[in-house]
Amino acid sequence: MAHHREDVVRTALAVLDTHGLADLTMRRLAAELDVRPSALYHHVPSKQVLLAAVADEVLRRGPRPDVVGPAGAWPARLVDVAGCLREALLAYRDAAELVSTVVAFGLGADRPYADLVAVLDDAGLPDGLTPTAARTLLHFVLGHTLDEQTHLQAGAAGAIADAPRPGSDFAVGLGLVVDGIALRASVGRPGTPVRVEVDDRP
Amino acid sequence: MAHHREDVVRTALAVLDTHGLADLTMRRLAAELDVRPSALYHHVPSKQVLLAAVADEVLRRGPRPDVVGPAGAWPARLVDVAGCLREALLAYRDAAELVSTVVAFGLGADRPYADLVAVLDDAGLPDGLTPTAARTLLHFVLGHTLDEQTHLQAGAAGAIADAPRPGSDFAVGLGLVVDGIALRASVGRPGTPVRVEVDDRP
DNA sequence: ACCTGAACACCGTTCAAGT
DNA sequence: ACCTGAACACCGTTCAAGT
Repeated sequence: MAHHREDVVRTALAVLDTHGLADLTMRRLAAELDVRPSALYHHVPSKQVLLAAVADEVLRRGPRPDVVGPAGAWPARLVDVAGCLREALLAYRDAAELVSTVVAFGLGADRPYADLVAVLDDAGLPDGLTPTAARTLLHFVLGHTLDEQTHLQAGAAGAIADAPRPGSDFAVGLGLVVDGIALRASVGRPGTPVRVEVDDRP
Repeated sequence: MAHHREDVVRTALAVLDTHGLADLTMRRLAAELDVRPSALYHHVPSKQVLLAAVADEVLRRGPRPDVVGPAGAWPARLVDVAGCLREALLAYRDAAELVSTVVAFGLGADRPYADLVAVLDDAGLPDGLTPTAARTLLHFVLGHTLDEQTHLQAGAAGAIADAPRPGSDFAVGLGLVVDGIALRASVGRPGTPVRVEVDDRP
C-alpha cells in the first residue's frame, strides 16, 4: 500500500483519539494500517520517536497564539499562549498525558516553551528569571490540563458528570502564576509603586 | 517464605530505586522476592495498586513539613510543604514520575495536597480559591521535580554533568507562585496597601 | 494463608528475505 | 523503497491445584 511517515503519524493520532494512549501500540497501529508491525520501523525508528511526532502533530493542529504584540501587553499574551496550549491538548484524547511525557523527557513538543520565553522577553524580568518563569507556566498548564482531561474522561465513562469543575478554574490558577511573574517584572522598576503585605494577623 | 504486603511494597521500592520505574515489573519484583509472579496477587490486587502503595511509602519516608504554626507565617509553611515534597521525591530514583502518575490518576499520594490545603486555610483566601491554589502549587512541585530528576539522571548516565542547574531555581519558581497567592490573600484586606503595575512602556 | 504451574492474551524490536 | 515471516525476550493477570 506504500505508506509514508505522515500516514503513520496521522493514523497513530486517530488511534490515540479513539482508543487512548494505553491502546496506542505498534501492533495495534500496524493492524489499523493493514500492515505487519515490523513495517512500521521503516517509517519511524522507535515508538518513542513516534509518540514525539504525534505530540508535535497535536500542537501543530491546535490554535496558534499571538507571540508578538505591544510589549506592555505581555501578560495577556502569556494567557493566550497558555490557553492555546490547553485547547490543543483538550482536542484529543489523552493528549495532555502524551505531551507531558514527551516534554518531561525532552523528546519534542518544545514549541510552547519557546513561545512562553519569546513573550517573557518583553516583560523585562530580572536576569535569569525568564527560563524559570516559562517552566513554571508550562508545568501549570500541563499539570492542570492533565488533571482536567483525566477527570473529564472519568466523568464521560460514568453516567453522571460527578464534579462540575468550572472552566474558569484554569484562568484563576493561571492568573496566580502570571501575577507572581508580573510582581517580579515591576520590582525595581523606577516610579512603579509596589507593596504587598502578607502579614495576616488582625 | 511467607511474605507480607509490607515486604512486597518495600522490595518494590528497592527495585524502583536501583533499576528505575521501567524495570519495576511484577515479574522482576517476584524474582527479587524469590517467588512466582502469581504469588504477588495474594498481597496486592494489581500493579496499579502496588504503585500507589510505593508512592505513599516514598512520601512516608520523606521529611514531614510543619503544617501548623502562626497563621501569618503561612507563606513560609507553604514553602516548607513544597520543599519537603521535593526532598521526598529526589530521595528515590524515578519517584517524581511515579508520584506524578499516581496523583494524576487519583490513586493515592494525596497527603501533599491535603497539607497544602491545610496551610492555605490560614491564608484567608477569597472563597473557593484554596483548592485552585493548592493544585497550582502541587503541579509546580511535581513538574519541576520531574524535570530536575530526569535531567539529574540523564547527567548521571553521561560522563559530564552537562547543565549545572542550580538548586535555587526551585525556590525562585516556588516564590513566583506563592507571591501570586499572597497577592490574592491581601487583596480586599482593609488597610493593606497593594498596587502592582505591569505596564511596561517607558 | 501463601504459593506453584500452566496458561492467556498481549508487548517492542530485529532481521533475513521477498517485490 | 516498502513490506512479510519468523523469531526473541519480554509483559500483567487468572486460576486450579498444592501445602
